[in-house]
Amino acid sequence: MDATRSYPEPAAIAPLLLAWHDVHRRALPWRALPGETADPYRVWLSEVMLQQTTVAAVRPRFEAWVARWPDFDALAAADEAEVMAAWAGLGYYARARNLVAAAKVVVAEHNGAFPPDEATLRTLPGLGAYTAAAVAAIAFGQRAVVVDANVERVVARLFAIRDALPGARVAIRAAADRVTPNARAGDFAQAMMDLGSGICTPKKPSCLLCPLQGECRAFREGDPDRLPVKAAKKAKPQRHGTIFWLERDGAVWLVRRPGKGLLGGMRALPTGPWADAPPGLADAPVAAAWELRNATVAHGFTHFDLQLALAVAEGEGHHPLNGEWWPIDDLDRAGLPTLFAKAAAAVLRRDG
DNA sequence: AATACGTGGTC
DNA sequence: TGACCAAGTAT
Repeated sequence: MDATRSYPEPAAIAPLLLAWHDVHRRALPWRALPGETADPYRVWLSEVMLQQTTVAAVRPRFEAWVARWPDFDALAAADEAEVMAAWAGLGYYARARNLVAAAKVVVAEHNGAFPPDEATLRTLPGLGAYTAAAVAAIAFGQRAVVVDANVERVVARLFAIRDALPGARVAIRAAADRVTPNARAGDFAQAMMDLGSGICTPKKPSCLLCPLQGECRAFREGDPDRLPVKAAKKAKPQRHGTIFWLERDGAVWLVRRPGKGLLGGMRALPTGPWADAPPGLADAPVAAAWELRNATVAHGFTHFDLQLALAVAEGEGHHPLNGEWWPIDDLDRAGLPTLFAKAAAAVLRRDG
């Protein structure tokens, strides 16, 4: 250790990281080859898909999506119900709604191409601080301070920022700004994220393989795995509901959820509002000879856990006001969110 | 600022 | 095996 200088030395970070990136960069479907220009549409789509979602989950969905809607024009003209069905299982469904909305703005107001500056990108629906910066850097080579959870972790360790998140975000962002280079902005952003996901991991970071080890203050202080400090989590409440499975001639009645809120805009099985206690057959969508199954389905959301009862009835003579009869053999194509797919699978297994 | 918003992978 | 966590955004 050299006591005559500060750790880390901000100007030293980018050269070390970019040299590492040139050797260890991951090949991913949305990334340009070295020296080639990334397609802004693909960069944007991948960034949105990757919000709070793992690379492993995104990879096959990304390929299918670009095969179906390869550019802004195609997505702006897409059938919204098909788009929502294509997103089923990825979660945070506002992302899919905002993708279409943003594509329409791009076509209508930006001549069918992304504006190349961070500030204008930030005005598009679904592009927040992170995504606008990431697209500006990766697709357009603009210097932008790209801060996601990986960068937060890397920077918190590099500078030994010990304040807890989310309060530490101001200091982390300022530190990230100080290490961000003017050149190769996109490579730098992706290198930080690759480092965070592969080396500077939340648990058991591989400091011996890290190109920034010699600059890392938390490594010097011996506890990189303790950073960043996070606020304690709140307990999740337990809620209850009933799924209503109305069947007729090999088809099941599906509805579409309201455009906003939980699972907004998605096809679904009918259900009443979630309650603090099992609601039983209250809130049934139609009067029918409902039978409550013994089995229940458990599903965890980000902010509450849900326990679902299953009610089944024959749909002869019933014509619910909204929705559609969907062939049970073809249920995989309905684009049901995971919660409803689990419930459907339980009903079809004849659990209980 | 705090909360709503999903899901699947990992250990 | 139940936490923990992930390339966040909107309000």
